[in-house]
Amino acid sequence: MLKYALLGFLNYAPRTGYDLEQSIEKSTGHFWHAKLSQIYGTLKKLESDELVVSHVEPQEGRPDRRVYDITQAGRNDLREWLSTPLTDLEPTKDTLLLKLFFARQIGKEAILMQLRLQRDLHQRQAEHYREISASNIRRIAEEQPHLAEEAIFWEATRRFGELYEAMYVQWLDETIGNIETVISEDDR
Amino acid sequence: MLKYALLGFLNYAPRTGYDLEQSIEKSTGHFWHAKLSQIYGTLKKLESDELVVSHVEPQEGRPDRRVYDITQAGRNDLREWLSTPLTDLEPTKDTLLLKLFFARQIGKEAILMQLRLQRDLHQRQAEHYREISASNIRRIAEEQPHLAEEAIFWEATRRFGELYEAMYVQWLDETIGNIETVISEDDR
DNA sequence: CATCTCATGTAACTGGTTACATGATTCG
DNA sequence: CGAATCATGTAACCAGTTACATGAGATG
Repeated sequence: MLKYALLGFLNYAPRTGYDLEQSIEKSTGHFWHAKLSQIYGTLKKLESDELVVSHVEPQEGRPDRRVYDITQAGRNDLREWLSTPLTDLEPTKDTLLLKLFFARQIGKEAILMQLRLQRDLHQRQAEHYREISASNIRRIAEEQPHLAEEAIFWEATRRFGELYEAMYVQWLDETIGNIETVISEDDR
Repeated sequence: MLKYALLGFLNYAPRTGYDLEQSIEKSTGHFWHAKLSQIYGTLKKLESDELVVSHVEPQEGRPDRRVYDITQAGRNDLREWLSTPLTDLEPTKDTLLLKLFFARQIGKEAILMQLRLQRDLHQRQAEHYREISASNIRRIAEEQPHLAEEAIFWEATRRFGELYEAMYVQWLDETIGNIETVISEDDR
C-alpha cells in the first residue's frame, strides 16, 4: 500500500525518497506512515516495475539527490487503485484494547494508571488535529492554488483524526469511570 | 503481539490452535485477529521458548488434537507485558483515508460511491456491536461465573467497537455531505 | 562542541498473508 | 450432494522495523 502513497505524492510533483518521507510525515502521517528505509526500498521496486523513473542530481557538500518521477504506467496504476472500491472493512489492531481485554490479570489500579496515561496522549493528539493540522491544510492550499481542489479531501482526513481522537478520549473517560465505580463497590 | 493474545487465552484454559482461532474470532477479533497459519507458527515458537507446553490427544475419524497449556514462565511473561504501560500512541493505517486523500484524481462521483459503500459496511458493523457482541459477553459471563470479573473489561472493548463504528458512520455522513455540496456548487 | 538536517542506502529480522496439502464427519 | 466444520501443518512471499554505515553543513 505504501506504493500508492508514493505514487500519489509523485503525481503532484517529482521528489526524492527523503522528500517523500517528509510529505508523508506532514500529511498522511496519521493514517499512513513509513520509515525511510522502507521508502527507499519501495521506490527501487517501483522503478524496476517502471511505474516511476529516477535521475541523480549531483550536489556539492552533501549527498547527491535521486529524484523520482511518476510514469504514465504509474499514473494508470494509481488511478486504477483509486477507482477500485474497498468492499470490506479493514481489520484493526489496537494493543491497548488487547491489554485491556486481559487486564483482570494485573488488577484494576494497574490498568487504570495505563488508561489515564493513554487518555492524556489522545487528548494531546486531539488538540493537534484541531489546531496545527487545520492550519497546515489552509496554508498549503493558499500557497499552491493548483492544489486547492485537493483541500476538501485533505480536510476530510484531518477531520477523521479529530473525531477519532475525541471518540477515543470519550471512551477512555467512560471506561476509567466504570472501573473506578467497580473498585469502590469492592471496597464496601 | 499475537503471542500475548495466545498466552492470554491459554491462561484461562488449555486449548488447541484451532480453538484459539475461534476464541480470537469471537472476542478479540475486532481489535486483534490472526490466521490459523500464523497461530500454529506462533504456538511452535512459544513452545520452543518454553512459555507453553503441548501434548497430543489422539482422536478417531479426525486429526489428533495438539492441546497447548501455559507454563509458569508464560504466565510471568504475560503479566509483565500487561503491566508495562504503553507510552506512545499507536500509528494507524487506514486504506480508505489514503484513497480519499488522493481522491481528486478520480473525481467526486467516483469517490462518493466508494464512501457510500463503506458507510453501509460500518453501519452494519455498528449494529453488530450493539446487538450480537453485547449478548455474547453476557452469556459467557453467566455460563462461566469464574470469568464474571473479566466481563467489565470485555464490555469495555465491545463498547470501543460500538463508539468507533458510530464515529466512522458519522464521519462518512459528514464527508459525503461535504462532497455533495461542492458538486452542486460546481454545477451552478 | 553537540545536535539536527540533508541524503543515501543495505541487511537482518519480525510479523503477517497466501497458497498448498490432507481428509473424515456433519449439516442442510 | 455440496458446503461447512474439525484439525493439522509447511513454504513462499510480502510488508514493515531495526540496526548499521557514511558524512558534510547548519544551528544553537
